[in-house]
Amino acid sequence: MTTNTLVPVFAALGDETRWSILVALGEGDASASALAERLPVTRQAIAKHLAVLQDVQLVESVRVGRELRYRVLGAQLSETARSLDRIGAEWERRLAAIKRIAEGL
Amino acid sequence: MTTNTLVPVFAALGDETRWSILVALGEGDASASALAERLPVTRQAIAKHLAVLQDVQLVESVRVGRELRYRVLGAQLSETARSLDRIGAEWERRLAAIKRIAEGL
DNA sequence: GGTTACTGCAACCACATAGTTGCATTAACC
DNA sequence: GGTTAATGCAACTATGTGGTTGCAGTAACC
Repeated sequence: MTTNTLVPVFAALGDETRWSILVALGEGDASASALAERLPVTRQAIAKHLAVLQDVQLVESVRVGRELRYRVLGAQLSETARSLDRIGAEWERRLAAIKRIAEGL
Repeated sequence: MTTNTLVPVFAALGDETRWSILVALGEGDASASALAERLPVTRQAIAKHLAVLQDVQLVESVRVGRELRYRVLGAQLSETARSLDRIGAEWERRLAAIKRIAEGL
């Protein structure tokens, strides 16, 4: 994953309400209306958040009867985690090299 | 790491300019003024971004002469990546269970 | 087939924040 | 010790966005 596809994912994850939606979905698929019943925001606000989450493939939607259920996708998280880990490891390596030089070894 | 400390880190990572700062710092420590010379924003804008990054421990600052140099910290990224991976794995497990049930096994 | 429950769209508000300019301050360096 | 190059602080602007209300549309259910 390149960092241009990465940044929108982080932006999506950088909001408390969206996390509460993700956590709620983690306990089971739900529609925007159903989510609105247990979260302290309106259905429309939730619908917007779900659109953001769907744009970056953190959730997917499935029609069930007359409702549109959302499902959380762990795969995107895992991939993002891998990218982060790679970058972090690189920077840590560089930092370690600097420290070694600073200590005159 | 709990998700309340996690969200601000994602918010910090969800901005293109901050990423360009992080990437620039990845090539070597630099001051806000030095970064301003090679990025298309003012020093003050960069200073604000650095404050945000420092708040969530993605960078640290070191005084060198009269300048304040910033250094990127991979450790925070690695830790964040681990948290993400744990959560993603859980959700994937749940999804797999649902699929198994759906397939009637 | 009529009701009703759900989704979709649009306009609007308030606040956060990315960005700017301008000036004050401070402390290296010669 | 004076100059100068760095950081720090403050005010301001503009845009993005999280949130709301209200209404229109649509399709499932009885």
